[in-house]
Amino acid sequence: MIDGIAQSSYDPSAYPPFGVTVDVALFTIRGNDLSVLLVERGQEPFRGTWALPGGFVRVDEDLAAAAVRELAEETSISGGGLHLEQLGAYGTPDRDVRMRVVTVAHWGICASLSDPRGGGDAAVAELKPVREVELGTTCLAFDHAEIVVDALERMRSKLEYTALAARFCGPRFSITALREVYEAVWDKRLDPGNFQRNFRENRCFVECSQGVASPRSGRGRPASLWSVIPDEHQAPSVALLDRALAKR
Amino acid sequence: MIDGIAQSSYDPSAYPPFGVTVDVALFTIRGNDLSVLLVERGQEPFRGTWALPGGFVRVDEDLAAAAVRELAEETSISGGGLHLEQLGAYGTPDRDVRMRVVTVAHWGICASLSDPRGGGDAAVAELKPVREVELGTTCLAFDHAEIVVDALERMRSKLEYTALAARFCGPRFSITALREVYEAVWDKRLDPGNFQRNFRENRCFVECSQGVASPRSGRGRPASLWSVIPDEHQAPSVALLDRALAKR
DNA sequence: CCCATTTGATGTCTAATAGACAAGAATTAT
DNA sequence: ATAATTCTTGTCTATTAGACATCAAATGGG
Repeated sequence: MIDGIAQSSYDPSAYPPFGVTVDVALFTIRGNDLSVLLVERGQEPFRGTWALPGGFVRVDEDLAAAAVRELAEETSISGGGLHLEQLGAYGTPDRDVRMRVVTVAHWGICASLSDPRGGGDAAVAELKPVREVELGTTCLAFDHAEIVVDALERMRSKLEYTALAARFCGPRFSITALREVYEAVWDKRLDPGNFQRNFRENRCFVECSQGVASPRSGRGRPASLWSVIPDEHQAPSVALLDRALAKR
Repeated sequence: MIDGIAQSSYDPSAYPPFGVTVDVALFTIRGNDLSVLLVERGQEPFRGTWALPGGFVRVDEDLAAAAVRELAEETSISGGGLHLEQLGAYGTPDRDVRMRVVTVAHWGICASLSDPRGGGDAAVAELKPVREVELGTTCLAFDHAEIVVDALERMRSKLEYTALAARFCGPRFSITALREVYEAVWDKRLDPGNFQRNFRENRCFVECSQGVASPRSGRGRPASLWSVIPDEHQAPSVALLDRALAKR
């Protein structure tokens, strides 16, 4: 509905002056920690503070495209196995002192990336354990801490009933590797046997004809490798997470 | 992240000119039909077409507040018992021919309202069965049909694990009335006995000390009345929906 | 080589649960 | 009264989640 103001012959100055930005909470797993990609702000306000990568949407640019572009510009991360979706809009009137800004937040998953490098307005890009953000150990600019918390909740609920967790792994992964993803995201241990049973009931995965993954510790039986059936990442899948765990 | 453009000493004209609006997909149940509140547009573009109630966000106004205000202005529906939450931003560059507009869509639930009356820029306000929107029988302006479908999906997933469905009923309701809500929203029949058992396992509801609801058909045993424990609408609740049904 | 160690894979058991169904309770219409 | 209707309670069974045990396949050390 575009009424009330538009009737004044489309005078742009009659519209409230809004800035529209995108921000991205990109999650990955480093070591055993679920981590989020942050950049250090190079400008006021919040100069030198950690923040989510993001920036202004261009006039002819789709929101999702802007998110992908800003991610590439500020952190040199691009396409590939990257999964991105929208979280929602954050537009409290005073969230930016300079002008009224509504940001469209996104959340995403990517396979463990080697240390990301900065770019553009963000000199430094770094992975921080989400725990630090949740606990307030690492403070973020604007309302970005709130966005990270919301993104985390949205991601968890989506991982419960899709095969998206595999995006944290590479294209080929062992069942144990996928289990470790769930263990990192929920910070809980899962029974390897039950996880294996549930995994095999899924129709989202196919076993690779060849190749094995050697266990990290050196010793131990090698694991078979699996991959996700193309475009089935978001398909409904059998719950891989213990139901009790999902409820915190 | 607000960089790159902001460095030019905050010249508002350096920012791309964005319009920001809110739209609301408000659901209610009329008869046995899950319905959505629509208004008839009084202005171009899409004059005379059905659309979601909504409009421009004011400069100092919160997004949620704007949604509530537009709902009141255009459909005379206000506060009490109303549940509203954000769905997400819709901002395809060409979604409005006049200028670049990002709309922040909301979805909501309210108890069955008597026929709503129009107001402001919307001369007519009406409840339409969502089925008509899903099937394309009723065409909507802009991308509002897409918004309704997304809102429906979001609402369903939220009703599965909260007590929000009770918002479709008044403050006091029978177990059967609540069951009929689920039956309308999913368009499936539920077993009355099992529903009752699951309902009573919930800690979100309390039985009213007095009063009964007489069954609609006249005959039949009267039902006890219940209400939701204040602010427990969104609390996790035992699944009231058959699990098989939830999966479509 | 032989054996302990480690990890992957498979199998078994039990308690809890979902869903189908039956029966009782409380009311109104005829 | 009796039939019809609806709310409510109870029972039964197949399925499932989760705990746990065991087997399989690899490595490293003596």
